[in-house]
Amino acid sequence: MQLSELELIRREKLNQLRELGINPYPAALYPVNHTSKQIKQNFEEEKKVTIAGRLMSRRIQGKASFAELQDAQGRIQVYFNRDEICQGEDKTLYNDVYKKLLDIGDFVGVEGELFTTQVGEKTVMVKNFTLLSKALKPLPQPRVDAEGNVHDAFTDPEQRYRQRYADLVVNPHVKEVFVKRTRLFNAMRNFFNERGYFEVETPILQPIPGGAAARPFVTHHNSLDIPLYMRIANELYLKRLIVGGFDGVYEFSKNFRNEGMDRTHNPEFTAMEIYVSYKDYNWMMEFCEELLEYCAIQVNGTTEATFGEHKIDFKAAYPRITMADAIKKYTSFDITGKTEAEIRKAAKDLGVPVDDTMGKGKLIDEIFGEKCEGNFIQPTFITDYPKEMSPLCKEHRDNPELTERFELMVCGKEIANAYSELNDPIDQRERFEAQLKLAEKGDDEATQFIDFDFLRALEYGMPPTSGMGIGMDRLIMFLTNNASIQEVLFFPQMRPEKKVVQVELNEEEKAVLETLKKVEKLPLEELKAQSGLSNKKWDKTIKHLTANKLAKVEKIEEVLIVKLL
RNA sequence: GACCUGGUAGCUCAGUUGGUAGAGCACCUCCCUUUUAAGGAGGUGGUCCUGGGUUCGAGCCCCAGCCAGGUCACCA
Repeated sequence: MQLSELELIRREKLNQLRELGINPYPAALYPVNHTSKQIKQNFEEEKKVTIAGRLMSRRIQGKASFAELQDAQGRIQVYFNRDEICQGEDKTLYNDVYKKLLDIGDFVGVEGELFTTQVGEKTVMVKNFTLLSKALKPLPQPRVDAEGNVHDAFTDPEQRYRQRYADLVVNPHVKEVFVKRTRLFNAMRNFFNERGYFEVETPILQPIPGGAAARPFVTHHNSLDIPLYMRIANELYLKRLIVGGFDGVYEFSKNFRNEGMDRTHNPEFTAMEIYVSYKDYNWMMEFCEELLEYCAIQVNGTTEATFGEHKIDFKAAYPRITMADAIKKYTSFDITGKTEAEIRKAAKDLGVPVDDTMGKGKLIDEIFGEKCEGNFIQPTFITDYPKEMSPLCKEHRDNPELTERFELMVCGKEIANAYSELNDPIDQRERFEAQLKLAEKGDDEATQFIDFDFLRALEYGMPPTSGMGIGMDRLIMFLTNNASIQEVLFFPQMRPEKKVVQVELNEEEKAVLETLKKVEKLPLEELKAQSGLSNKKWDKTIKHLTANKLAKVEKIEEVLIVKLL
């Protein structure tokens, strides 16, 4: 491993600490009794505290020094004074251990007393300190000036995502995003539990990947000798539990889809799905807006949120508009009662790209996606989707061409999708078969498996049920004003880092070295000529050899000589 | 998948027809006992993403590749 100068210095400090009898990685519990936040909130002069954290900045002024300690709650200033720490003659603990052998990033425990400095900063006067863990790699060190400008911010997304641990240490606003993320999950869980709904777990490895149209990841189970798929949705399993007699079940589901990655798609993402018996999609709309209003308040303290240029408000109730009305509003075209040919012509006239394989439902969806979707900034329910796009959804009670389905749009993106669930087993079987036919024809969006076990479950009878799925990553993006899903995942998927290339000699370098070995030293021009290499190649070769201390170039009386080392 | 932009010190970034690689911070050595982007003096530190090519000479120009970000396409 190639170490930088800074890393070598820190390793040397490690040795010096051990020579002084200080274990840089002690095992013992450290009796922390305050956090930085508690100190600031309940500040009392001369109160004794024991705290621990990372050393994040230092201002050394001879025999005294101010530093900042960062713990999970924030930062607190600590004051190291030589004669406070070293009461006797031996000043090693301050002069050497603190000033020379500690570094930014080290974990330190501090026992001290609170006081306020002349400039009014709440500070811990260090009486004793303990090195708890030495950091061997230097952290980036962003700093904030008096005007609040951040200098040397650690901003490169690649480095931040690959080394999220460093990102979290030095970028407090990043940590805040994840605190809010967990608050959102807790809020939602709380909302459901208070209403008596039951959190469950269902299989992630599935013999049939169902509940959505998406390409799955495949793996293989050795003992069973069968392929298993990582789940793309948990819908079919949750409905089996409704069949089994639960009133309401929900699950936060890690789903996996083997598709493209961009700033709104990660191969694994988190959805929440909930199913409640004896309800319909109208009930679910009210439930959804109450839920989101509650969650927004729990996360941000307000129903309002900023997303890019948009101000959005999650306060219930949200407008509802049917898909047909939405299309009429934004295109002046009324799809009601129109034939497939008429709709295709309308789409072409509107400049929406279509082809002949598209059915009526798909055409409507294309028009909506192209012309309407982006217009819904404030939370809005779009209802009553065409039947052929929704194979798991119950037919609309008033119109057999539609389904009882809604999606919630925010800032032009879908964040929730809900149905009055299809519970007619014969209808469900026919819809699966229709999907299978589409798949056989080559429609890669159609589901290519029939889950017969799910149909068997429906045949035992499923009560009328409404279900809803929420994209948790999307939702937290809106609540924290992040345009990229990577900013709301601790560890977004990245291409593997390139392996560090081993220092090895290539053929040219070996040849030059062989030539040199015979004669020990040779004028550079002569060696270059013998090598027969191009200028650039020669340059690279000789530099590589000298850099690895295999050869040396010396200038003797205006002539460059290459010597073997 | 296509196109655009970027990759230089631990971090943030400069880098002029193509002519000895720079700054601030960090780091190291010294001075400094209530500072706060502490200050002062001196110093160290580089695979200029990788591999080819053009050239007397490439961080810079050309080709190929890798990685990232963005736009679009595809996809929930």
